[in-house]
Amino acid sequence: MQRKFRLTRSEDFKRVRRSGKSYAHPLVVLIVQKNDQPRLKIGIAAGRTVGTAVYRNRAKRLLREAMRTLIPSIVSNLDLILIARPGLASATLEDARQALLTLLQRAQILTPIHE
RNA sequence: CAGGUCGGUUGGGCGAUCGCGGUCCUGUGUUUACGGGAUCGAGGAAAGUCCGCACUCCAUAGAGCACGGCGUCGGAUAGCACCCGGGGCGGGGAACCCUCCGUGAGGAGCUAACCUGCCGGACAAGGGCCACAGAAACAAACAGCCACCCUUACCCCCAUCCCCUCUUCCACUGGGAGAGGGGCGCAGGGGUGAGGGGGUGAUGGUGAAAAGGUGGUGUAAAAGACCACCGGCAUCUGCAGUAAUGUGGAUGGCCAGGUAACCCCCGCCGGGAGCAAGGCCAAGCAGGGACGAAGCCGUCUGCGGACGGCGGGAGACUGCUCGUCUUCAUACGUACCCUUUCACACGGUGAUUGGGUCAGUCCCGGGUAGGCCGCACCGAGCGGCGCGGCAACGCACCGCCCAGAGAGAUGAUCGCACAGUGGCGCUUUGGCGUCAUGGACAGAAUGCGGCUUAUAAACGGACCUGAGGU
RNA sequence: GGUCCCGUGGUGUAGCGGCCUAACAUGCGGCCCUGUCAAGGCCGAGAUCGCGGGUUCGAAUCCCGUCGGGACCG
Repeated sequence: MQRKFRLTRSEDFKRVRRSGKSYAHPLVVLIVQKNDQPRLKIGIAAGRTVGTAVYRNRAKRLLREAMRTLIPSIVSNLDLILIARPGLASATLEDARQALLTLLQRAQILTPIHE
């Protein structure tokens, strides 16, 4: 997942987390917020409850890799935040992809072709 | 060969596909953006933050106080408390041998290499504390022992005196002398006890610790009071060593507890904060400053106003004028802000004095967020090799430029070999085959040095002990 | 990046280097009380003082290291 899809500004994180709509899964939490600009921005977070730095990094890598293949099938003009949960560090890539897929379907932000 | 100890290196390999980040070159494109190529892309601990620096800002005449840290010697270093090499005192440390215990299996001790803790001052700066036990916890007292002196009590001996008996003499109711026995018992002598003065210094025991230990001399009783040996200390001194120190010699007196990881004293070191340090920047805001006006006419009108012209204010363009352009305009009040004085129903109200503000333009201008730099590095740099040194480390030569940062890039899948683990089969018990499983601890964020902690496995060394062979 | 605090029965806390073989409350178990429960009374169990070293005659306490948890500042 390239940097241009990344949500970076601290201000944006606060805005999305405050007023976005969240969907939970045992492995990951998704927060969705509409954006004015016609592009997709995704932020990824892993708190201290996930584990040490090694496990936090692994969780974020899994989320990025799983999200990379899903980006073309997501509606634009959205800001997303993915928050890792403790079980994610020991999960496989396929687990993460399935978790994201169910969350995106529940949030109904997949493009109609992929529905 | 067996056992033990120590430190070193690596810390998963190769290939394919998909994917991520930095730098450089480059293509399309007005920028954003979309590509292509090359190259680089976590660690020995990146961790903990226990120390020491670099660097930056702030503060700063000099010195001191307070506070904190350190404290054997020498070395290394930019610097360091934990680095290197030594010294002293302790603790640990396998097997064999040896010693002890045990009927025995065995256990304990001794011990090599080695590991490890501590290191100024408690013999004079001072204070505090040392539970329980004990007479007493540091300075004397109490109990105890004792020649001597004083007082006193008792016992023994006993002069003299008194009584009785016997012998003998005389001048004979008596007297003298002598012997024996008994009684009171002074002075005196001896002994015992008590009290006081004085001497003595650690015993029986207590305790972690009680004023060196053993043996003797000595004494009223004792004690290093004296002697011999041993142990420690101080002073002087020989030798070895840079030194700490070691090892001898002489002399001296036993000066008299522990605790400074209690306060403290001595010596040395330390100004404070930290890359979110700190520097720069576009725009905007808070704030500050300068200049600062004036309306008139026409058209439309839903009568609020809108538009146009002339004139006016501020600014820009310019060296100046002209000119052009941008922009603003009437709200001046019983308004608002500050202020002086006075009154009252006094956190306020009213009156009053003086000053300022009002449209707009221009200039100065923060802090935070944002962007750029710091910051990806020619450096206490990395890798070789050589020399010096026991080593830490230093020097010389050659080669290299080697991650970066931002909400934070190293991942995923597959295959092949390599160890490891487990199952099954074969087997000469060493291994072979096959199938599964499966790769430690852990992720840079300004950089560096040391320390500490976590760590599967592999490789290769050094030293010591024992046994056997040559 | 920096600073600080806390680890003691199941839980929450006390605890001058020696009365610590560790106290209090609550919880737990047993008995009494009551027709029964609660409350109350009596008795009892329950602690390697996070871990490892050291100083000291003696450590929960002092020092060092380490592990875990937490708070704060920019």
